[in-house]
Amino acid sequence: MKFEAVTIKDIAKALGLSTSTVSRALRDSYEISPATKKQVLEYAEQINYRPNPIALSLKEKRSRSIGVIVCEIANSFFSQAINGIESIAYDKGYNVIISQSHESYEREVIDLQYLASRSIDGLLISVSAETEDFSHLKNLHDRGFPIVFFDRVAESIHTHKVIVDNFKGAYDATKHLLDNGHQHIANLAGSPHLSITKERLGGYRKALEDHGLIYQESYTEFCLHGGMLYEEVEAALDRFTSLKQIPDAIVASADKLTTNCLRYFKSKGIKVPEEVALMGFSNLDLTDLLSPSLSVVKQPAFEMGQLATELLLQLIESKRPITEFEYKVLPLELMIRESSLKSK
Amino acid sequence: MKFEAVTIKDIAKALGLSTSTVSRALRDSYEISPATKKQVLEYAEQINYRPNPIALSLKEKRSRSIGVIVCEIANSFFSQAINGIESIAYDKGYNVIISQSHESYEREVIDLQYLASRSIDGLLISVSAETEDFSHLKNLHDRGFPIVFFDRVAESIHTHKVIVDNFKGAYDATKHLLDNGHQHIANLAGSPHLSITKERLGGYRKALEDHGLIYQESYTEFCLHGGMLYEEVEAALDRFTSLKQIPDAIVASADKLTTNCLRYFKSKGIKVPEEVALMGFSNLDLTDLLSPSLSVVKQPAFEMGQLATELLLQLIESKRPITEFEYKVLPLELMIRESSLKSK
DNA sequence: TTGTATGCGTTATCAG
DNA sequence: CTGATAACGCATACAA
Repeated sequence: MKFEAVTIKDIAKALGLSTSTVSRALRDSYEISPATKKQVLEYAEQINYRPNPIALSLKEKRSRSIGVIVCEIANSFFSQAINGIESIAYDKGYNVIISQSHESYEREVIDLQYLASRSIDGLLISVSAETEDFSHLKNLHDRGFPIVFFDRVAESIHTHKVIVDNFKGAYDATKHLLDNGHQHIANLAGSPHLSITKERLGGYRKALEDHGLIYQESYTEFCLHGGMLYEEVEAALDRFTSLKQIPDAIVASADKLTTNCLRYFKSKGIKVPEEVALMGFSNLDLTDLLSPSLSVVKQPAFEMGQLATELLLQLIESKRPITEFEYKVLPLELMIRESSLKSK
Repeated sequence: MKFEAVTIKDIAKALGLSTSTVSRALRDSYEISPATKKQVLEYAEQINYRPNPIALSLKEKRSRSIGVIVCEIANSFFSQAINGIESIAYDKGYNVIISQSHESYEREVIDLQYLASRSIDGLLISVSAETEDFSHLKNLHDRGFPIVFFDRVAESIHTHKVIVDNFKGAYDATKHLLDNGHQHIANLAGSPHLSITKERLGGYRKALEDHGLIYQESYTEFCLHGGMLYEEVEAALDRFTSLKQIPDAIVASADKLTTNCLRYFKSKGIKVPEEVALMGFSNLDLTDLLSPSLSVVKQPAFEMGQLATELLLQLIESKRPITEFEYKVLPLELMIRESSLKSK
């Protein structure tokens, strides 16, 4: 037995009507007699008729679904963002199709092709850590395809963007460490290609300079995979600990960097925050369990997802071309926990 | 400027050919002259032609996409499972559409309707904690719609199912605690409606009985939301600690139950494992950080996702009806860490 | 108030 | 080798 769906034709045949009459009755058109309407509606209900969304898509040249490309869904920040995306999309009757780039440029391009060949009406994307060349997105955008960036953006593409105030987040985190007397603060950074990495690096650097310290390159280590691989974090921290002046504090500027940093210190028997202070970006709701005294910078992931989706749907459904693109910068939350710093 | 895609018609017009010729040339049909073929292919490449998957879907009566319904994607087990699902789907050229039930029966029914109205070719589902009535799934299945259950299954529906050996997992976890001298082992259980809860409860009970202990109802507490709400875990543990004989060990039978259990003990200042031993089901790759001495039961989430997807695609693509349904039971891994138990 | 014809993009079936 | 036509399910302009 094969799954066969009921169509308007089936209803028309059964009731001795034309398909157009049935179609109109189902859409509650004013030009159909109440009697016919009732008859059609009841029969449709009875045989559990559902309109075929694919046929509708073909006709209306829209699929009522949006694509999402993120690096990983098994990442608390992105899964929270996706929750936000879904909440809005669901309300407005849109489907969400999620693709993962796994931080690979090549995979991102493939995902994009896959999605963009007209089965989606618009795209939400947070680019992969590897992506330096944005022409795949630029092409699409130039042809009028609605794209909204969130979190990791392509500066060169002129469209809606939603980010958090990465500069301020890193600035505040660094300042917090400085205010507590740390003088040798290292920056464990993500992929150097990413907008967020540059912004966070900027905030870190500015905080140092505002405090009268000079920025040293050897105190910043980049992780090309954003900390996804423990090995890259390990290598970076090994380099920090081999410096003449070992850092007494670290700013870890991404979720995985923070947790892998903790893992490193645990494996080396280095106590946080007694021996080294740590402030990390993290959206895990477990940070208090991980290390009760760990302070973190928390991103409004859910809200970012919601906002980005609202902007995208606006783009999709707007009749007139949009001339002004939003560049929303959301504030992020510094969650300071007591005793997160070694006592001086 | 509105996004307008190129179609076969555009190619045909530009080249002075018929659409059928173009279509055949693109599909590399043997009945097209090499010259025409070359011309079409080159032009298609040049204007970046992509076939419209929606038109194909309408024609072929299949969307090449599968639906997935899980409670939450912001849950390590499910996000790992989805990774497994995607890896297979991607290989076979299928799209994955994910919906979340948020553990709500009502939402599950809505999601299902939304997905099933012929925009997906098959469904992978892990039912919500609230779901007791499976008629929404049964109806669909009876009409020949391909469904595969994973993790949380509906026993009453005869189709492929992929689960882990929950009975053995709970048995082994309980036995481990017993072998280490614990006599008063409580069971922090998930929703009583779920298959996994019943299976795990069975394993827990059997281990006690094999060890000559009797199962006591007061030592098992159910959490209707599977531990998603801290309050329910708190209430359950409050009840345990108010018993005459306070448990000296706990088996937590789900991810969120385990972490919320740890959170409870931390807030109460109760030391794990010194004051109370804990063994939990958990797929977090951070459990070693959460509590270095915490032993956990780890589920092969990725593999479950893969296997379930393979079975589903087989179901979708099989020409003949399948008479024998697989009921795969995967082994799970007990990750014992030293000093995870209080010394006797 | 209802029916007929057309088109959305594609492929399969028939003709030439 | 290539072209015209029908069909997938639906909505709608046009007829009646």
